[in-house]
Amino acid sequence: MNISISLPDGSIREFPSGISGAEIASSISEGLARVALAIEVDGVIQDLSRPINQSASVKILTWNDQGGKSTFWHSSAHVMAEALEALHPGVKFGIGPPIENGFYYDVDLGDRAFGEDDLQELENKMKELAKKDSRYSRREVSKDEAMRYFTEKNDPYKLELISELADGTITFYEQGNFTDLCRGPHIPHTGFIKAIKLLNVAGAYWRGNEKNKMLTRIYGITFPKQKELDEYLHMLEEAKKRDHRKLGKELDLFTFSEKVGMGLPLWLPKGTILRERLEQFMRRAQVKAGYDPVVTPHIGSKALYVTSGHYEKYGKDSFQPIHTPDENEEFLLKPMNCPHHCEIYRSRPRSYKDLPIRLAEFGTVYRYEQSGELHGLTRVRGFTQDDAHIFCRPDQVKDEFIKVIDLVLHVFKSLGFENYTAQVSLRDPDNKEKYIGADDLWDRAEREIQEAADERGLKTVAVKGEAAFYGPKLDFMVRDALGRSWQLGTIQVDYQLPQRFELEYVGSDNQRHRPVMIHRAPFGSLERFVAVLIEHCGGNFPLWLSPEQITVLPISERFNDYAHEVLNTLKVLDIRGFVDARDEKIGRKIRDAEVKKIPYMLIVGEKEAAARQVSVRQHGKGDVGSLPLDEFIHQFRMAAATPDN
RNA sequence: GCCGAGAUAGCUCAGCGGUAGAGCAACGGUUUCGUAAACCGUAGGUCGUGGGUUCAAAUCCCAUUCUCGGCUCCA
Repeated sequence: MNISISLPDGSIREFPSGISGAEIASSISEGLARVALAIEVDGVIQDLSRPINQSASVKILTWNDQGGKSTFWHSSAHVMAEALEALHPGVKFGIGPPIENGFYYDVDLGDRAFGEDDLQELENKMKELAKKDSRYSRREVSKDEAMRYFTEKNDPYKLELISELADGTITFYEQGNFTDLCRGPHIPHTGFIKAIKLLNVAGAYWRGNEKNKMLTRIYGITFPKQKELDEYLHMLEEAKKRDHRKLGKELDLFTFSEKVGMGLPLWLPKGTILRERLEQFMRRAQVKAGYDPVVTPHIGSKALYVTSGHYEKYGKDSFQPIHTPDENEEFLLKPMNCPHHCEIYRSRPRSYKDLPIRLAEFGTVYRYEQSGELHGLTRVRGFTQDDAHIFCRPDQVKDEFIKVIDLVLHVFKSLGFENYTAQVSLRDPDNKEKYIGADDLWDRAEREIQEAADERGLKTVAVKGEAAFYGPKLDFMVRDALGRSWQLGTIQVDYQLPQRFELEYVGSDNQRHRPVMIHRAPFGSLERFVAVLIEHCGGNFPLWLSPEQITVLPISERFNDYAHEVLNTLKVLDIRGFVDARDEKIGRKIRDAEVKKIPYMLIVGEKEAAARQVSVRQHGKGDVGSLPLDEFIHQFRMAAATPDN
């Protein structure tokens, strides 16, 4: 009996039933067969060796396919497990999946500490095992047999996994001396794995639960060619150069002090300029969008947060209350601005005609993040949100939400963020006690967010369990230089706080109604935004943000006067810069300015002073020629304009 | 908070039981220079902090603070 196999190019071929993926690959070309790693059959990836018994559309997967890569890495995790077992008999295995770049395996090594030194040994063992070209063989086993095998092996983690599987769906994979509970699929044999690098060791809770035992997680990556590994490692090195913590130090943007306290950034003068430029940009955009700026204090009485519900939720894990001579008085450092803004709303009666009211504040807040969580500027304990709260009628929610999306997109576009993902963060339906508020309000808010995003044509990913405890969110996620994802902009619909604060407005029916609240922060926080911006542009900021836009470089001491004259002319026009009057040769001054990533270098000597010109050199581009100072100013101001609001 | 790694001059790092080192930066001098590093010299550290072992500790041990990689968390 024959079956029809349709290939990605649209062609359909007849094969006898039971043909394997490997055989199909061979029939297409020997070259393809040599690099084939797995096969996708009607969208499901499986081993090349498995027979195909019915007509299907298939795709042979190679290293160039994401599915091929993940199969390759998954198989590599098994080689690592085999090596671990060879070196450390009795090791117990958790799970070992492929990830975006490489793979890991969670293992329990008992009391034995596994450090960086052990990695090299393990890596060598893996190379040795990979060279054996061991085939991966798949075997279907009964639940009983599976339980027996791992009981004998004394691996409680695998037993736990098996206990949750249905009989008849369990498969083992075996290569060399290693057998693992595994759904597969795998590559044909270990010989494909030519280049191996174990990257790091970390702790990870079994099944991601803090209450479970912590296992040792070993991360690695493998490639079919050594050259590709070398390129990958080089890429990692390059990415590290963009790390905002490194550039923040090199460019004098921010620092931390053990004495001030961990996670509390100190903004240096240059970083402050950057930050203030961004603030001004946002202020203008918000004025245009109908926001009213407000200012509120950095502390609030405990009662404020009891009302908001934040005290109950975070009180014991936060900075503790500030006490006063009056022992009945307690204040909290504000961890968010919403309660203060609610009180502003409440300060007088509101009419439906007043709505929406949009209160905006660059509010500095303090949150006691777990010590191990702190990370440069992206996760800190004191930070400033570009916060605003929109109080509107229920019928205005969607429209307001869409306006906020437009504002966020405007910000991202102005700063060149193109690779963001829009995530609709929903409640975890299996864990409702984490959240406050009635089901129907949640359903409504979740629906409205999705509708607003759809209406603006946003491609969204819905993620359950990521909502705030009081409502669902639309989050804009951007990756840092090393591929870690951070949340920047956020928009949240909230039906809870208006209720808790008993916010009201008088409708056209002369009845009292409850407004809806939208929390939003397009940057998220200035700290995190600056961090991601630094990595995004590698420290080469857009001209309008650059802390130092120009530097004037006199050829020798004799032209210092003219250099200062040039600088003064520029300063009057709010152009930021300085004269490098050091007793150094021009080559040196240029080098230093290039290293500091200053966008424009104005070189002045005999000729320039005589003709009132400047010789312009652009960062990364080199000499772009001389021109009259007036002409330079004109061109510069065009180039340095703040993005149009 | 948990697992692992680390902390030496302003910065980047070497030294890993026998009286603290380099490069760059800083400071002084020479030089006055045309598009990515002039030359000579000087100064700078109780080796994160506190204990312990030792004739002797940057080096070994314990504790602690902070940093880094993950995990958990993220109002």
